[in-house]
Amino acid sequence: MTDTLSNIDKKRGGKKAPRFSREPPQQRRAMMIEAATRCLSRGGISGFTVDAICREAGISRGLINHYFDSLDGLLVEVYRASMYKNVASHIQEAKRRRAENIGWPPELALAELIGSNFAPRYFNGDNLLLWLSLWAEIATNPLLKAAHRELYQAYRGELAEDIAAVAAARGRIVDAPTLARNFIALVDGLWLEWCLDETVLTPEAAEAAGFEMIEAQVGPLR
Amino acid sequence: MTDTLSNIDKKRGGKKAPRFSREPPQQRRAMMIEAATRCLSRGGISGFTVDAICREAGISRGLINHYFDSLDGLLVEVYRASMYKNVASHIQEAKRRRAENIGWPPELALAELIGSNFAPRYFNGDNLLLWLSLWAEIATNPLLKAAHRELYQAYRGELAEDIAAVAAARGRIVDAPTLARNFIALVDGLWLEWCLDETVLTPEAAEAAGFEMIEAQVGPLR
DNA sequence: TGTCTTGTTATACCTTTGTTCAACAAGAAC
DNA sequence: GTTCTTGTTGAACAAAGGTATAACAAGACA
Repeated sequence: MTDTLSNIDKKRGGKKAPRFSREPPQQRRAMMIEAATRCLSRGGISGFTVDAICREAGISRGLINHYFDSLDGLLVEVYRASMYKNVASHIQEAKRRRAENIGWPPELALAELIGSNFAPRYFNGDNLLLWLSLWAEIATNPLLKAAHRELYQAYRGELAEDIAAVAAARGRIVDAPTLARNFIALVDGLWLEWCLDETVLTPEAAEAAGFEMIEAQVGPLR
Repeated sequence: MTDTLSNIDKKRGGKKAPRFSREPPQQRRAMMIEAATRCLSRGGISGFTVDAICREAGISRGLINHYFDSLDGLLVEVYRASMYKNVASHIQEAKRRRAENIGWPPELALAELIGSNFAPRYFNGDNLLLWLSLWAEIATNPLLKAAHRELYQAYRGELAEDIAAVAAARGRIVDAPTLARNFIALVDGLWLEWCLDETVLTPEAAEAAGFEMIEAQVGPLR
């Protein structure tokens, strides 16, 4: 295909088009991480190969080892980016909302935080293979395990704070950290079941189940 | 190592030990499936190679393609065996218990079925890589997806029946199928969280969360 | 003991994998 | 236009992958 293109270019008589473009390192790295992420969610760890990724990114094979220690190093970056996209940004958003909305009813903040887990942005089936692969990597790689622990802990803490705020405002005694942890487990479990068999539930049913678990302890939120 | 052994045998002066033993096909297949399962749970799909499996099983490389269509065919058999071990046998046991214990308090049957999910036999961290790999295979292979759907549906049905029996005996209105589905999701989610970060909960805490979810709707079971 | 069947081995084969590196050229600087 | 820097290419390489198959030998049978 490359040959065809360059032949056409030569026959055009004009200056031949550049065979490649130089990109700022940061931008090139981001491009490659995105392409690698697509490969991982498409074919799992078996689809995460130098050939596939370079083809997806439209670059030559040598670039992966130029920008990353190794293919495994790229996988770690894919983990970081995915984790940020799905968890860290979640936390930041919750923090921002709470800081901005001081004085607002805590029920609103909590309901929004709960509901956001079932928004199509998070609760979708496109990334099953991606996360199965990343979890396997977490189980194997101690560095990733530590990062995972830290991020999930932060998210659990955020959720627990919002739960505790509602419970306090309503004079209820609630084990907020435990409830937050169980809620997250339920969300992950529902998402997993949905991905493996989409006939067993709908995102709406999942959201209902999630609210039900919290509301059973702190009372109605909607 | 093989050389050393056979040399020793020769020097012993007696008849040399057989270089291999012939096994009945059914038994040999079972041995290979077990070895392959160990490889998968140890190293994930990357550890599922002809070399590793044959080394684990103590056989030569040619035998996999002799007994299975391909390495992927062996993976399907690993799936079947694991699924049977973790789900199908679960269902059979529940069925048997219910058939044998006609007239027994349904609370006992339900409590036992719930608790069995958190028994070390099921709720243990050794099989994370195994199940992550199998789930990835389910997502990819339509035949496995259908098998998965069927087996999980049977298990959900079993659980829902036991829940409905308790609810009926107590005059409570409960959406048993939905509750069963949410419970299974919670169990899977808790197990996954525990595997990825064992500091976040204990099997006892998981069991408590599981009972809590059911008991919130049908009343105390213990 | 000798023969036969067939489960098992071991090798050869080709493909795909990740990595390296010398040569190349895009694009900024002058 | 010319020079220089360096991002990028693409071929070469060894290692590891799955599969096919001819040779072997274990164990049953006579």
